[in-house]
Amino acid sequence: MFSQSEENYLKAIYHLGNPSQKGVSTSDIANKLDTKASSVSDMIKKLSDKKLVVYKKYYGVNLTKKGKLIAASVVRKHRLWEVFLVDKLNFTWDEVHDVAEQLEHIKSKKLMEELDSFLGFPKTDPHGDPIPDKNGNLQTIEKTLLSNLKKGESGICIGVKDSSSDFLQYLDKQNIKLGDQIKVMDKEAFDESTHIQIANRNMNISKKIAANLYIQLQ
Amino acid sequence: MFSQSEENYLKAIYHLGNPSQKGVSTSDIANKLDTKASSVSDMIKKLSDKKLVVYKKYYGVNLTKKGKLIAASVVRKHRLWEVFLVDKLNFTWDEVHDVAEQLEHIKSKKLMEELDSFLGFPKTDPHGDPIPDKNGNLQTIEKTLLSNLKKGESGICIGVKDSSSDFLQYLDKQNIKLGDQIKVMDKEAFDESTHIQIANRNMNISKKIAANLYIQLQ
DNA sequence: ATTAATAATTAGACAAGACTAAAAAATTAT
DNA sequence: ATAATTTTTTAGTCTTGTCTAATTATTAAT
Repeated sequence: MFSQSEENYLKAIYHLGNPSQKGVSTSDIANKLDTKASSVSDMIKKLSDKKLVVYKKYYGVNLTKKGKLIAASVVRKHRLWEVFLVDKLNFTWDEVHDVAEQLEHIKSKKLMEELDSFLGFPKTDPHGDPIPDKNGNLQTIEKTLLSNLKKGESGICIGVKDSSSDFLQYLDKQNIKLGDQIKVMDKEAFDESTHIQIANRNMNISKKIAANLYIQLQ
Repeated sequence: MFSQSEENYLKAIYHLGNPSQKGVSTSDIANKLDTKASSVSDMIKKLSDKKLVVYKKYYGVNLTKKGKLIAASVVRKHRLWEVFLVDKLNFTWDEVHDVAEQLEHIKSKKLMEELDSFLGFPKTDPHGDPIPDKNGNLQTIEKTLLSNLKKGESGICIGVKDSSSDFLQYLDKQNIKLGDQIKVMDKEAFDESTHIQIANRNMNISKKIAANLYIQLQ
Protein backbone atom coordinates (compact mmCIF):
# COMPACT_ATOMS: atom_id res chain seq x y z
CA MET A 1 0.00 0.00 0.00
CA PHE A 2 0.93 3.64 0.03
CA SER A 3 2.12 5.89 2.81
CA GLN A 4 0.11 8.84 4.07
CA SER A 5 2.70 11.10 2.60
CA GLU A 6 2.45 9.50 -0.82
CA GLU A 7 -1.33 9.75 -0.67
CA ASN A 8 -1.12 13.42 0.22
CA TYR A 9 1.10 14.16 -2.75
CA LEU A 10 -1.21 12.27 -5.09
CA LYS A 11 -4.19 14.15 -3.72
CA ALA A 12 -2.44 17.50 -4.15
CA ILE A 13 -1.62 16.68 -7.78
CA TYR A 14 -5.21 15.54 -8.28
CA HIS A 15 -6.59 18.81 -6.95
CA LEU A 16 -4.10 20.99 -8.82
CA GLY A 17 -4.28 19.18 -12.11
CA ASN A 18 -6.33 20.78 -14.81
CA PRO A 19 -7.51 18.37 -17.46
CA SER A 20 -5.97 18.86 -20.90
CA GLN A 21 -3.29 21.08 -19.51
CA LYS A 22 0.40 21.05 -18.74
CA GLY A 23 1.59 19.02 -15.80
CA VAL A 24 1.47 20.32 -12.25
CA SER A 25 4.60 22.22 -11.28
CA THR A 26 6.90 21.27 -8.43
CA SER A 27 6.46 24.64 -6.77
CA ASP A 28 2.66 24.51 -6.95
CA ILE A 29 2.75 21.21 -5.08
CA ALA A 30 5.25 22.57 -2.57
CA ASN A 31 2.99 25.53 -2.01
CA LYS A 32 -0.16 23.42 -1.66
CA LEU A 33 1.43 21.01 0.81
CA ASP A 34 3.35 23.71 2.65
CA THR A 35 6.63 21.98 2.02
CA LYS A 36 9.84 22.67 0.10
CA ALA A 37 10.39 22.21 -3.60
CA SER A 38 13.31 19.88 -2.93
CA SER A 39 11.07 17.55 -0.94
CA VAL A 40 8.58 17.55 -3.77
CA SER A 41 11.31 16.76 -6.24
CA ASP A 42 12.29 13.70 -4.20
CA MET A 43 8.73 12.48 -3.85
CA ILE A 44 7.95 12.93 -7.53
CA LYS A 45 10.86 10.67 -8.35
CA LYS A 46 9.48 8.06 -5.98
CA LEU A 47 5.92 8.27 -7.32
CA SER A 48 7.29 8.12 -10.83
CA ASP A 49 9.22 4.92 -10.04
CA LYS A 50 5.98 3.45 -8.76
CA LYS A 51 4.19 4.42 -11.98
CA LEU A 52 1.73 6.66 -10.18
CA VAL A 53 2.74 9.80 -12.03
CA VAL A 54 4.33 10.64 -15.34
CA TYR A 55 7.04 13.17 -15.05
CA LYS A 56 9.00 15.32 -17.44
CA LYS A 57 11.81 17.42 -16.04
CA TYR A 58 11.05 21.11 -15.97
CA TYR A 59 7.61 20.43 -17.39
CA GLY A 60 5.44 18.99 -14.65
CA VAL A 61 3.67 15.89 -13.35
CA ASN A 62 0.47 14.18 -14.37
CA LEU A 63 -1.22 11.31 -12.63
CA THR A 64 -1.29 7.95 -14.38
CA LYS A 65 -4.53 6.00 -14.44
CA LYS A 66 -3.39 4.15 -11.33
CA GLY A 67 -2.29 7.31 -9.55
CA LYS A 68 -5.56 9.02 -10.37
CA LEU A 69 -7.54 6.13 -8.97
CA ILE A 70 -5.65 6.26 -5.68
CA ALA A 71 -6.03 10.02 -5.44
CA ALA A 72 -9.75 9.80 -6.18
CA SER A 73 -10.12 7.12 -3.54
CA VAL A 74 -8.50 9.37 -0.93
CA VAL A 75 -10.75 12.25 -1.96
CA ARG A 76 -13.75 9.90 -1.82
CA LYS A 77 -12.85 8.88 1.70
CA HIS A 78 -12.26 12.46 2.77
CA ARG A 79 -15.65 13.59 1.53
CA LEU A 80 -17.61 10.62 2.82
CA TRP A 81 -16.12 11.14 6.27
CA GLU A 82 -17.11 14.81 6.09
CA VAL A 83 -20.69 13.79 5.41
CA PHE A 84 -20.54 11.42 8.36
CA LEU A 85 -19.21 14.08 10.69
CA VAL A 86 -21.88 16.60 9.71
CA ASP A 87 -24.87 14.30 9.28
CA LYS A 88 -24.26 11.97 12.20
CA LEU A 89 -21.92 13.65 14.66
CA ASN A 90 -23.15 17.24 14.75
CA PHE A 91 -20.03 18.77 13.27
CA THR A 92 -20.48 22.07 11.43
CA TRP A 93 -19.17 22.40 7.90
CA ASP A 94 -16.27 24.53 9.04
CA GLU A 95 -15.09 21.94 11.59
CA VAL A 96 -14.71 18.86 9.44
CA HIS A 97 -11.58 19.44 7.42
CA ASP A 98 -8.81 18.59 9.89
CA VAL A 99 -10.46 15.41 11.09
CA ALA A 100 -11.25 14.28 7.56
CA GLU A 101 -7.60 14.83 6.65
CA GLN A 102 -6.76 12.13 9.16
CA LEU A 103 -9.65 9.78 8.42
CA GLU A 104 -8.99 9.80 4.67
CA HIS A 105 -5.93 7.60 5.21
CA ILE A 106 -7.70 4.72 6.98
CA LYS A 107 -7.36 1.58 4.92
CA SER A 108 -10.37 -0.71 4.74
CA LYS A 109 -12.47 -1.42 1.70
CA LYS A 110 -15.37 -2.73 3.75
CA LEU A 111 -15.32 0.34 5.96
CA MET A 112 -15.86 2.72 3.08
CA GLU A 113 -18.49 0.59 1.41
CA GLU A 114 -20.47 0.27 4.61
CA LEU A 115 -20.04 3.94 5.48
CA ASP A 116 -21.26 4.94 2.03
CA SER A 117 -24.35 2.80 2.50
CA PHE A 118 -24.87 4.01 6.08
CA LEU A 119 -24.90 7.59 4.83
CA GLY A 120 -27.35 6.80 2.04
CA PHE A 121 -24.87 6.99 -0.85
CA PRO A 122 -24.37 10.75 -0.78
CA LYS A 123 -23.26 12.41 -4.00
CA THR A 124 -21.73 15.55 -2.50
CA ASP A 125 -19.94 16.54 0.70
CA PRO A 126 -21.11 19.30 3.09
CA HIS A 127 -19.44 21.96 0.95
CA GLY A 128 -21.15 20.79 -2.22
CA ASP A 129 -18.08 19.07 -3.65
CA PRO A 130 -18.83 15.87 -5.56
CA ILE A 131 -17.85 12.52 -4.05
CA PRO A 132 -15.95 10.31 -6.53
CA ASP A 133 -17.44 6.86 -6.96
CA LYS A 134 -15.52 3.63 -6.32
CA ASN A 135 -13.97 3.80 -9.79
CA GLY A 136 -12.79 7.35 -9.25
CA ASN A 137 -15.42 8.89 -11.51
CA LEU A 138 -16.88 12.26 -10.68
CA GLN A 139 -20.42 13.21 -11.45
CA THR A 140 -20.10 16.53 -13.26
CA ILE A 141 -22.71 19.02 -12.22
CA GLU A 142 -23.22 22.11 -14.34
CA LYS A 143 -22.35 25.01 -12.12
CA THR A 144 -21.02 28.54 -12.27
CA LEU A 145 -19.88 31.16 -9.81
CA LEU A 146 -22.48 33.62 -8.58
CA SER A 147 -20.23 36.39 -9.81
CA ASN A 148 -20.85 35.18 -13.37
CA LEU A 149 -24.61 35.60 -13.18
CA LYS A 150 -26.18 38.58 -14.90
CA LYS A 151 -28.95 40.74 -13.50
CA GLY A 152 -32.20 38.79 -13.46
CA GLU A 153 -30.62 35.32 -13.61
CA SER A 154 -31.33 32.85 -10.86
CA GLY A 155 -30.37 29.42 -9.58
CA ILE A 156 -29.66 27.32 -6.55
CA CYS A 157 -26.64 27.70 -4.33
CA ILE A 158 -24.92 24.30 -4.53
CA GLY A 159 -21.38 24.75 -3.29
CA VAL A 160 -18.51 26.90 -2.11
CA LYS A 161 -15.24 27.48 -3.89
CA ASP A 162 -13.33 28.60 -0.82
CA SER A 163 -13.97 26.35 2.17
CA SER A 164 -11.96 28.20 4.78
CA SER A 165 -13.59 28.49 8.20
CA ASP A 166 -13.73 32.23 7.84
CA PHE A 167 -15.84 32.08 4.72
CA LEU A 168 -18.05 29.24 5.97
CA GLN A 169 -18.70 31.03 9.23
CA TYR A 170 -19.55 34.18 7.35
CA LEU A 171 -22.16 32.25 5.36
CA ASP A 172 -23.59 30.79 8.56
CA LYS A 173 -23.84 34.27 10.05
CA GLN A 174 -25.69 35.51 6.96
CA ASN A 175 -27.80 32.34 6.99
CA ILE A 176 -26.76 31.41 3.48
CA LYS A 177 -27.09 27.66 2.99
CA LEU A 178 -26.57 25.18 0.20
CA GLY A 179 -29.89 24.54 -1.47
CA ASP A 180 -31.03 28.14 -1.14
CA GLN A 181 -32.71 29.73 -4.14
CA ILE A 182 -30.79 32.80 -5.33
CA LYS A 183 -31.73 35.51 -7.80
CA VAL A 184 -29.50 38.39 -8.90
CA MET A 185 -31.58 41.56 -8.49
CA ASP A 186 -28.91 44.07 -9.43
CA LYS A 187 -25.18 44.49 -9.81
CA GLU A 188 -23.42 47.56 -8.50
CA ALA A 189 -20.81 48.80 -10.95
CA PHE A 190 -19.01 50.98 -8.45
CA ASP A 191 -17.89 48.38 -5.89
CA GLU A 192 -18.85 45.27 -7.87
CA SER A 193 -21.23 44.14 -5.16
CA THR A 194 -24.39 42.21 -5.98
CA HIS A 195 -27.93 42.62 -4.74
CA ILE A 196 -29.50 39.21 -4.40
CA GLN A 197 -32.72 37.72 -3.29
CA ILE A 198 -31.97 34.55 -1.36
CA ALA A 199 -34.59 32.28 0.19
CA ASN A 200 -36.96 35.25 0.03
CA ARG A 201 -34.59 37.63 1.80
CA ASN A 202 -32.82 40.52 0.13
CA MET A 203 -29.20 41.23 0.75
CA ASN A 204 -26.12 42.77 -0.73
CA ILE A 205 -22.97 40.72 -1.03
CA SER A 206 -19.44 41.77 -1.89
CA LYS A 207 -17.52 40.81 -4.99
CA LYS A 208 -15.42 38.36 -3.01
CA ILE A 209 -18.40 36.48 -1.62
CA ALA A 210 -20.03 36.20 -5.04
CA ALA A 211 -16.79 34.83 -6.45
CA ASN A 212 -16.86 31.94 -4.00
CA LEU A 213 -20.41 30.66 -4.27
CA TYR A 214 -21.33 28.06 -6.87
CA ILE A 215 -24.73 28.31 -8.49
CA GLN A 216 -26.68 25.80 -10.52
CA LEU A 217 -28.55 27.84 -13.09
CA GLN A 218 -32.19 27.26 -13.83
CA MET B 1 1.02 15.34 20.54
CA PHE B 2 2.33 11.81 20.34
CA SER B 3 3.22 9.67 17.35
CA GLN B 4 1.32 6.53 16.45
CA SER B 5 4.36 4.56 17.43
CA GLU B 6 4.55 6.15 20.87
CA GLU B 7 0.85 5.52 21.36
CA ASN B 8 1.27 1.89 20.41
CA TYR B 9 4.05 1.41 22.94
CA LEU B 10 2.01 3.07 25.68
CA LYS B 11 -0.96 0.88 24.82
CA ALA B 12 1.17 -2.26 24.92
CA ILE B 13 2.54 -1.33 28.35
CA TYR B 14 -0.99 -0.56 29.50
CA HIS B 15 -2.23 -3.98 28.40
CA LEU B 16 0.75 -5.86 29.78
CA GLY B 17 0.96 -4.02 33.08
CA ASN B 18 -0.46 -5.77 36.08
CA PRO B 19 -1.36 -3.47 38.92
CA SER B 20 0.78 -3.80 42.03
CA GLN B 21 3.38 -5.76 40.16
CA LYS B 22 6.86 -5.37 38.72
CA GLY B 23 7.31 -3.26 35.65
CA VAL B 24 6.73 -4.59 32.17
CA SER B 25 9.83 -6.14 30.61
CA THR B 26 11.46 -4.98 27.42
CA SER B 27 11.08 -8.41 25.85
CA ASP B 28 7.38 -8.66 26.70
CA ILE B 29 6.80 -5.40 24.88
CA ALA B 30 8.94 -6.54 21.96
CA ASN B 31 6.93 -9.72 21.79
CA LYS B 32 3.58 -7.95 22.02
CA LEU B 33 4.43 -5.42 19.34
CA ASP B 34 6.25 -7.91 17.15
CA THR B 35 9.39 -5.85 17.18
CA LYS B 36 12.96 -6.21 18.47
CA ALA B 37 14.13 -5.66 22.02
CA SER B 38 16.62 -3.06 20.84
CA SER B 39 13.84 -0.98 19.31
CA VAL B 40 11.90 -1.21 22.56
CA SER B 41 14.94 -0.10 24.51
CA ASP B 42 15.21 3.02 22.36
CA MET B 43 11.55 3.87 22.67
CA ILE B 44 11.49 3.38 26.42
CA LYS B 45 14.26 5.92 26.73
CA LYS B 46 12.21 8.36 24.67
CA LEU B 47 8.98 7.81 26.63
CA SER B 48 10.92 8.12 29.83
CA ASP B 49 12.35 11.48 28.73
CA LYS B 50 8.80 12.61 28.08
CA LYS B 51 7.71 11.51 31.56
CA LEU B 52 5.22 9.03 30.20
CA VAL B 53 6.84 6.00 31.82
CA VAL B 54 9.07 5.34 34.79
CA TYR B 55 11.92 3.08 34.00
CA LYS B 56 14.47 1.17 36.02
CA LYS B 57 17.20 -0.68 34.15
CA TYR B 58 16.80 -4.44 34.23
CA TYR B 59 13.59 -4.05 36.19
CA GLY B 60 10.88 -2.84 33.85
CA VAL B 61 8.64 0.05 32.88
CA ASN B 62 5.50 1.43 34.47
CA LEU B 63 3.22 4.11 33.10
CA THR B 64 3.14 7.45 34.87
CA LYS B 65 -0.22 9.05 35.50
CA LYS B 66 0.16 10.97 32.27
CA GLY B 67 1.23 7.92 30.30
CA LYS B 68 -1.65 5.90 31.65
CA LEU B 69 -4.14 8.57 30.65
CA ILE B 70 -2.85 8.60 27.10
CA ALA B 71 -2.88 4.82 26.88
CA ALA B 72 -6.41 4.67 28.27
CA SER B 73 -7.51 7.28 25.77
CA VAL B 74 -6.16 5.18 22.90
CA VAL B 75 -7.90 2.08 24.28
CA ARG B 76 -11.08 4.11 24.70
CA LYS B 77 -10.94 5.20 21.09
CA HIS B 78 -10.18 1.68 19.89
CA ARG B 79 -13.17 0.22 21.70
CA LEU B 80 -15.61 2.97 20.80
CA TRP B 81 -14.71 2.56 17.14
CA GLU B 82 -15.26 -1.18 17.46
CA VAL B 83 -18.75 -0.53 18.77
CA PHE B 84 -19.37 1.82 15.87
CA LEU B 85 -18.21 -0.73 13.31
CA VAL B 86 -20.40 -3.49 14.72
CA ASP B 87 -23.48 -1.50 15.70
CA LYS B 88 -23.64 0.85 12.74
CA LEU B 89 -21.60 -0.59 9.89
CA ASN B 90 -22.45 -4.29 9.95
CA PHE B 91 -18.98 -5.50 10.86
CA THR B 92 -18.77 -8.80 12.71
CA TRP B 93 -16.82 -8.96 15.97
CA ASP B 94 -13.96 -10.79 14.29
CA GLU B 95 -13.54 -8.12 11.60
CA VAL B 96 -13.11 -5.00 13.70
CA HIS B 97 -9.62 -5.24 15.12
CA ASP B 98 -7.44 -4.14 12.22
CA VAL B 99 -9.58 -1.15 11.35
CA ALA B 100 -9.86 -0.07 14.98
CA GLU B 101 -6.05 -0.24 15.23
CA GLN B 102 -5.96 2.51 12.64
CA LEU B 103 -8.89 4.56 13.89
CA GLU B 104 -7.60 4.66 17.47
CA HIS B 105 -4.91 7.15 16.41
CA ILE B 106 -7.25 9.80 15.01
CA LYS B 107 -6.88 12.97 17.02
CA SER B 108 -10.03 14.95 17.75
CA LYS B 109 -11.62 15.47 21.12
CA LYS B 110 -14.95 16.46 19.63
CA LEU B 111 -14.98 13.39 17.41
CA MET B 112 -14.76 11.00 20.33
CA GLU B 113 -17.26 12.87 22.44
CA GLU B 114 -19.80 12.94 19.64
CA LEU B 115 -19.15 9.34 18.68
CA ASP B 116 -19.63 8.25 22.28
CA SER B 117 -22.95 10.06 22.37
CA PHE B 118 -23.99 8.77 18.93
CA LEU B 119 -23.41 5.22 20.15
CA GLY B 120 -25.41 5.78 23.32
CA PHE B 121 -22.46 5.86 25.73
CA PRO B 122 -21.60 2.16 25.54
CA LYS B 123 -19.76 0.64 28.49
CA THR B 124 -18.20 -2.33 26.70
CA ASP B 125 -16.90 -3.15 23.25
CA PRO B 126 -18.20 -6.03 21.08
CA HIS B 127 -15.90 -8.50 22.86
CA GLY B 128 -17.13 -7.49 26.29
CA ASP B 129 -14.05 -5.45 27.17
CA PRO B 130 -14.78 -2.33 29.21
CA ILE B 131 -14.44 1.09 27.59
CA PRO B 132 -12.38 3.51 29.71
CA ASP B 133 -14.11 6.81 30.41
CA LYS B 134 -12.69 10.21 29.50
CA ASN B 135 -10.54 10.22 32.63
CA GLY B 136 -9.13 6.80 31.87
CA ASN B 137 -11.11 5.02 34.53
CA LEU B 138 -12.34 1.50 33.94
CA GLN B 139 -15.57 0.21 35.30
CA THR B 140 -14.58 -3.05 36.98
CA ILE B 141 -17.04 -5.84 36.40
CA GLU B 142 -16.83 -8.93 38.54
CA LYS B 143 -16.09 -11.76 36.17
CA THR B 144 -14.38 -15.12 36.05
CA LEU B 145 -13.42 -17.63 33.40
CA LEU B 146 -15.95 -20.33 32.61
CA SER B 147 -13.23 -22.87 33.40
CA ASN B 148 -13.33 -21.70 37.03
CA LEU B 149 -17.01 -22.52 37.50
CA LYS B 150 -17.92 -25.65 39.43
CA LYS B 151 -20.63 -28.08 38.48
CA GLY B 152 -24.02 -26.50 39.08
CA GLU B 153 -22.81 -22.89 39.00
CA SER B 154 -24.27 -20.50 36.45
CA GLY B 155 -23.94 -16.99 35.08
CA ILE B 156 -23.99 -14.85 31.98
CA CYS B 157 -21.39 -14.91 29.26
CA ILE B 158 -20.04 -11.37 29.18
CA GLY B 159 -16.76 -11.48 27.35
CA VAL B 160 -13.93 -13.29 25.63
CA LYS B 161 -10.33 -13.52 26.77
CA ASP B 162 -8.92 -14.45 23.40
CA SER B 163 -10.30 -12.31 20.62
CA SER B 164 -8.61 -13.96 17.65
CA SER B 165 -10.80 -14.45 14.58
CA ASP B 166 -10.49 -18.20 14.92
CA PHE B 167 -12.01 -18.21 18.37
CA LEU B 168 -14.68 -15.65 17.58
CA GLN B 169 -15.72 -17.50 14.45
CA TYR B 170 -15.90 -20.73 16.42
CA LEU B 171 -18.28 -19.05 18.86
CA ASP B 172 -20.40 -17.77 15.98
CA LYS B 173 -20.55 -21.26 14.52
CA GLN B 174 -21.68 -22.66 17.87
CA ASN B 175 -24.09 -19.74 18.25
CA ILE B 176 -22.53 -18.67 21.56
CA LYS B 177 -23.14 -14.99 22.14
CA LEU B 178 -22.40 -12.44 24.81
CA GLY B 179 -25.42 -12.15 27.08
CA ASP B 180 -26.21 -15.85 26.91
CA GLN B 181 -27.17 -17.59 30.13
CA ILE B 182 -24.74 -20.42 30.90
CA LYS B 183 -24.93 -23.21 33.47
CA VAL B 184 -22.25 -25.83 34.11
CA MET B 185 -24.01 -29.21 34.06
CA ASP B 186 -20.98 -31.43 34.43
CA LYS B 187 -17.21 -31.43 34.17
CA GLU B 188 -15.41 -34.31 32.53
CA ALA B 189 -12.28 -35.25 34.47
CA PHE B 190 -10.77 -37.25 31.63
CA ASP B 191 -10.39 -34.55 28.96
CA GLU B 192 -11.32 -31.57 31.14
CA SER B 193 -14.24 -30.72 28.90
CA THR B 194 -17.38 -29.10 30.27
CA HIS B 195 -21.02 -29.89 29.69
CA ILE B 196 -22.96 -26.66 29.65
CA GLN B 197 -26.47 -25.52 29.15
CA ILE B 198 -26.44 -22.30 27.18
CA ALA B 199 -29.50 -20.34 26.16
CA ASN B 200 -31.49 -23.54 26.71
CA ARG B 201 -29.25 -25.65 24.49
CA ASN B 202 -26.93 -28.36 25.78
CA MET B 203 -23.40 -28.66 24.53
CA ASN B 204 -19.97 -29.89 25.40
CA ILE B 205 -17.04 -27.51 25.18
CA SER B 206 -13.32 -28.18 25.37
CA LYS B 207 -10.98 -27.01 28.11
CA LYS B 208 -9.53 -24.37 25.82
CA ILE B 209 -12.90 -22.82 25.01
CA ALA B 210 -13.91 -22.70 28.67
CA ALA B 211 -10.64 -20.98 29.50
CA ASN B 212 -11.45 -18.12 27.14
CA LEU B 213 -15.01 -17.22 28.05
CA TYR B 214 -15.71 -14.69 30.79
CA ILE B 215 -18.72 -15.29 33.00
CA GLN B 216 -20.53 -12.98 35.37
CA LEU B 217 -21.69 -15.20 38.21
CA GLN B 218 -25.17 -15.02 39.61
C1' DA C 1 21.35 37.71 -27.58
C1' DT C 2 22.94 38.30 -23.42
C1' DT C 3 21.57 39.19 -18.66
C1' DA C 4 18.37 38.86 -14.81
C1' DA C 5 15.02 36.43 -12.48
C1' DT C 6 12.62 32.28 -11.49
C1' DA C 7 12.04 27.38 -11.05
C1' DA C 8 13.80 22.84 -10.34
C1' DT C 9 17.38 19.66 -9.07
C1' DT C 10 21.22 17.80 -6.53
C1' DA C 11 24.11 17.07 -2.58
C1' DG C 12 24.43 16.54 2.03
C1' DA C 13 22.37 16.58 6.69
C1' DC C 14 18.91 15.33 10.10
C1' DA C 15 15.10 13.04 12.94
C1' DA C 16 12.14 9.10 13.76
C1' DG C 17 11.86 4.49 14.09
C1' DA C 18 13.30 0.30 12.91
C1' DC C 19 17.08 -3.40 12.37
C1' DT C 20 21.58 -6.52 13.23
C1' DA C 21 25.45 -7.75 15.75
C1' DA C 22 28.02 -7.47 19.72
C1' DA C 23 28.70 -6.30 24.57
C1' DA C 24 27.11 -6.04 29.25
C1' DA C 25 24.21 -7.13 33.04
C1' DA C 26 21.26 -10.22 35.51
C1' DT C 27 19.40 -14.60 36.42
C1' DT C 28 19.51 -19.61 36.70
C1' DA C 29 21.84 -23.93 37.16
C1' DT C 30 25.26 -26.71 38.68
C1' DA D 1 30.41 -19.35 43.70
C1' DT D 2 31.32 -19.93 39.24
C1' DA D 3 29.51 -21.11 34.70
C1' DA D 4 25.76 -21.03 31.46
C1' DT D 5 21.84 -18.84 29.86
C1' DT D 6 18.79 -15.18 29.21
C1' DT D 7 17.71 -10.39 29.00
C1' DT D 8 18.87 -5.83 28.04
C1' DT D 9 21.62 -2.33 26.18
C1' DT D 10 24.79 -0.16 22.99
C1' DA D 11 26.83 0.87 18.63
C1' DG D 12 26.23 1.32 14.08
C1' DT D 13 23.26 1.02 9.83
C1' DC D 14 19.04 1.70 7.02
C1' DT D 15 14.68 3.85 5.23
C1' DT D 16 11.33 7.50 4.91
C1' DG D 17 10.53 12.02 4.57
C1' DT D 18 12.05 16.32 5.50
C1' DC D 19 15.30 20.37 5.33
C1' DT D 20 19.17 23.93 3.74
C1' DA D 21 22.45 25.44 0.59
C1' DA D 22 24.32 25.35 -3.75
C1' DT D 23 23.88 24.35 -8.62
C1' DT D 24 21.65 23.99 -13.02
C1' DA D 25 18.05 24.80 -16.26
C1' DT D 26 14.36 27.65 -18.01
C1' DT D 27 11.95 31.80 -18.83
C1' DA D 28 11.58 36.86 -18.95
C1' DA D 29 13.62 41.35 -19.74
C1' DT D 30 16.27 44.46 -21.77
